[in-house]
Amino acid sequence: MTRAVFTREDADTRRQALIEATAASLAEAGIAGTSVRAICMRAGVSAGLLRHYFDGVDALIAETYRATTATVGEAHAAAVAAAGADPRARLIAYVTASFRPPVADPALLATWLAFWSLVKTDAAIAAIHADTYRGYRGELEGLLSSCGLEQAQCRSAAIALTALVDGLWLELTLDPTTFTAEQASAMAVRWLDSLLEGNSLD
Amino acid sequence: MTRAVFTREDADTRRQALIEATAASLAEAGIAGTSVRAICMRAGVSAGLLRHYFDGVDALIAETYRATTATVGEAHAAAVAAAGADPRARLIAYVTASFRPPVADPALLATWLAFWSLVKTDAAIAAIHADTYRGYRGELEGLLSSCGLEQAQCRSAAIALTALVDGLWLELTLDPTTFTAEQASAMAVRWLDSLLEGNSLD
DNA sequence: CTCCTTGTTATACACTTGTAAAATTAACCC
DNA sequence: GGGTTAATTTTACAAGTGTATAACAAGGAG
Repeated sequence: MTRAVFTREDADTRRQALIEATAASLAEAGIAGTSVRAICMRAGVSAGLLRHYFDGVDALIAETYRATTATVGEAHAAAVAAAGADPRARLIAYVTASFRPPVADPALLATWLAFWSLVKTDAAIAAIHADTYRGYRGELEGLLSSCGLEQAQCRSAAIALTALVDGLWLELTLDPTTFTAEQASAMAVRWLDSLLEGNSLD
Repeated sequence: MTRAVFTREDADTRRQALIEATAASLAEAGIAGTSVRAICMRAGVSAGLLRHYFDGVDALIAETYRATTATVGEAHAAAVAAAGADPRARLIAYVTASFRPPVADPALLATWLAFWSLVKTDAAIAAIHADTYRGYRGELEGLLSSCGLEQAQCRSAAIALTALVDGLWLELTLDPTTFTAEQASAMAVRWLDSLLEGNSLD
């Protein structure tokens, strides 16, 4: 009975490997198929190591949620930054990025659904969710405000736009046969234009 | 060791009791907490009975999905029917019903999320989902057409409206502190009005 | 080269999982 | 009443669950 050989890794490396394995497992097998052993096997690590880096499997899942939302936020931010200075172009870039990889990814959908399903039962997940969506809406409010939308309407518009994009993203990634990413972008942009109509930049 | 007393029930009664118990369990404990024993205890029945009426726990969950989507469809249909003959009122009734019980119910959210998370891995669930959403969009297309919207735009508008309503419903039931049901209705109605603008009934 | 720290594995444990098969008994027919 | 049927419960089982703990060994310090 020979023991498995192993290498000692940096703490951050191991933590990130476990987080990535958790996301991959949630994406591929759902929350039901994501166990301590499944995660650790995917990370190439024995099951016992999980508790050495996290308080438990629930804590690891919460941490994975935090990391995933951060990745999505960065993808959006990068798209906006690449769009240049024109406010409308920046807003459109933000929306369009939601329907392209890495955001519109079936793996991300599965991961996201797993998190949503924990919001009511897991207080830590609920807190992360509230924070994350507050951040998303805040960013959109800023973009809308830059487009000349009245300040009083920005909050409500950000909520509605978030909802529209979320709904399109959801159906697009759940069942890509109904409509395409391009159609989704076009619908969101049309909504945006009718919203900004009559609210010029000065 | 005395056996539990029991009464023989009609097959439909037992099936519906198990379906309702499944929905309740999904709502309260999530997919992870919904086991054969949890479902059957909730239905007041021993665990072995599940297999007597369903092919297994997965089949029962699929059946619960079918029943749940039917309930939501009926709630929408009832709201539309109660709205009278005016096309715009009917459309608004459809949308508003999405943000009120029994549609905007945290229990329903949990059930729905559990089903969505099975769409990619379970072919039966995927088929039910595709059918259901085709039906929802078809109904909306009819309502939009009655409002005088050009036929060519109806399909795209139905997709976008479904997405907006889904997104608002999702966030409203996930975290009711961000905005109210009335605000959600108002946002959807505003979108509708700007869409129908210039498309009178002639 | 040896010691020591600690990252890592292996094992054990009590519990839950879904399902199969047998044992029971309620309800209906005669 | 007795007999029959099948709905229901009970038990059993192999596999999987999360986690605690002990055993090990990798890699640096001296």
